[in-house]
This record gives sequence, C-alpha cells and structure tokens, in this order.
Amino acid sequence: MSNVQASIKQADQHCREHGVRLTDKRKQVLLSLLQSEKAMSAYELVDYYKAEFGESMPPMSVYRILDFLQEEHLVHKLNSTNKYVSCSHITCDHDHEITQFLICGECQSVKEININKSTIEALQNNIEEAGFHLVSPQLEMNCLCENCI
Amino acid sequence: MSNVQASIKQADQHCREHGVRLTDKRKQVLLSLLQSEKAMSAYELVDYYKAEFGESMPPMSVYRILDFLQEEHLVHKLNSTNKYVSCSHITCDHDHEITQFLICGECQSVKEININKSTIEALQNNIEEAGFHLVSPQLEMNCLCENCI
DNA sequence: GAATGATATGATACAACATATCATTTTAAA
DNA sequence: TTTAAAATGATATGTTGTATCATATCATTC
Repeated sequence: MSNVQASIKQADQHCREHGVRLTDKRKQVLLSLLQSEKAMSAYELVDYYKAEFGESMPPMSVYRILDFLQEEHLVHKLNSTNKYVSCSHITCDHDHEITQFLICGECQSVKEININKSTIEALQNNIEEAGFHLVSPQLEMNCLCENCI
Repeated sequence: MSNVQASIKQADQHCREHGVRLTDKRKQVLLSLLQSEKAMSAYELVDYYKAEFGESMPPMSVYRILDFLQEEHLVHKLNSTNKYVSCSHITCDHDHEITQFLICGECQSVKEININKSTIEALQNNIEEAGFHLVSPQLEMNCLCENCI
C-alpha cells in the first residue's frame, strides 16, 4: 500500500475512533494535500480538486473541510503563507507535541520536524524572561529544501 | 524628548545617511506605529491615520510607505498576522542581527527579543539535519503578554 | 526661476484569502 | 419513514494585498 493510501486509511480509522466522519469530500481534500506533497492555499485546492476529480468544490466547502481536518490534526495551517499542508504524522500512533515547519520558499514543500526539547526549553526561557507567555510553539521557518538550494 | 520623538529623530537621521527621504507621510505612518505601541494591519493604519491626522491616506500609499519603512529596517512585517510593527531598535546604534517576535494574541503588543546565539545554532543544526537551509530566521511566536495573561 | 527628470503619492481596479448566512442535501437514528 | 443533525452548496461580502496609470512634489541644471 502506498504511503498516501496508508495515511488515508489511518485517517479514516482515527475519525471513526473520534466519532466523526471522514466523508468522501473530506477524504478527497486530504488526498489532494497528501498527493501534491506541498503546501497549498484553499483556492489552489479548489483548482487541484477540479483537475483531479472533475467536479468543482466551492471555496467555502474547502475552507470548512480544512477546518475539520485541522481539528482532527490531519492538516496544519501555515500562518506565514496562508497555505495548508497534510500532517506528516498521520501514520504515527504517538501524538506529536510540538510542530515546527520548515517551508521551502521555492517549491512549497514542507518538512515537519521535532526540535530538541532542550532547544524549545531554552527558547521558552528567553520568552518568559521577556515577560511573555508562549501560547502555541508552532514555528514556521522560511527555508530552501535540498532540491531548491 | 519622548521615546517616540527620539525614534523619529533617529529614523530621520538614518534616512539622511542612506540618501533616502523620510517624508511627512512616511514620518506620520511611522509615528502611528510608534504611538500605537502595537502591531497594526495596513487598513488599521489607514483608519488610525485618518483619526490622528484628519486626512485620509489611500491603502496603496500605506502599503508603499510600509514597504519603504521595511527596506530601511524601521518597520517589520509580521507574516503570521499580516500586521506591521515599528522596529524596537530604531534608537540603537548597533545593527540587530536576528529578530524574534513575541506577539500577544490578545492586545497585539509585540516584543522584539534576541534569542541566545546558542539556541539559534541548535535550531539551525536541527534544520540542516533535515536537509533544509534556513533563509530567514525571523521567528514569530504566538504569546500572551504580562497584562493579558 | 523655468524646464526637466526623479521620486512620491493618489486613484482605480482587481486578485487572493477568508467568513457570514441561508438553502439544500445527505446521513443517522427514532 | 419521519425527523433531527450533520455536511455541503450558493451567494454575498469582508480583509489583505498588488498592478497600473495619473498626478503632485522635489531637486537639479540651464
């Protein structure tokens, strides 16, 4: 089974367990993000969906489905670029605590990495010293990937 | 002299030295950001400008002026929120290498901090291990400030 | 100080990203 | 099979940002 198919299957399983439904449309949107292997905007997804599945989905539906997928932690939103990317840990059993994104500014490929806990703690200390309190440690870093360097 | 006035004066000086002009409009936009002491969107600046100076400035002009101020490193754009904030180091003589922003999600106040060099290096190592290359190390962290905790 | 070119700003239109709201369809359960 | 809930569609509009052409202001040279 391909990685993509394994992810879909796992996502389906995950939704069942959480008492929510991975409908066909939701599955297709997730599939689009998995297949494209890069971050896409909602409107890019509208186009991709149209090209891939032959029928068009209104932007409103795409946004709603992206919201759903985010709530289920199957998709992440990249705030710095207003794009969406499938979670790379769908097939992992463990929960991943902290998500850091390396975003290729050239090809929009995204790598989700885990920063050392000690590095995060050091960061957090810097923040507390400044009198602020970290709410969400999602870091998005503007990078170039191996292929685009 | 107030902090704000000192910053304006320094900004003016900086522009002279770089052979560019801090015109009245540019000065007023910078002043708006300095006075408000928080991050504002371009359109919020349009409103602020109108309220503060009695005449309206078209959004296009605000964007152009923000571009100018960014080029001169007098203003930063926060990509995660699509807002703009005055640089907190205008009155420093030294160049500040790496800028990290703590953004209060409640009141939009922003603190510009310097992360330990060692922490940044640790981060960078994590990134290189993942096969990516960091282009711009501007980190924007979703926080709460002292007053909003 | 008038002519000229460069820089700055205004005006208008539109593209890209996102949400509000009401209508319709599909699904699950009684 | 009726009914309520969930999901999706349709339409309008809000928000952020850029393209482009017109006008105004400034600086220099004649």
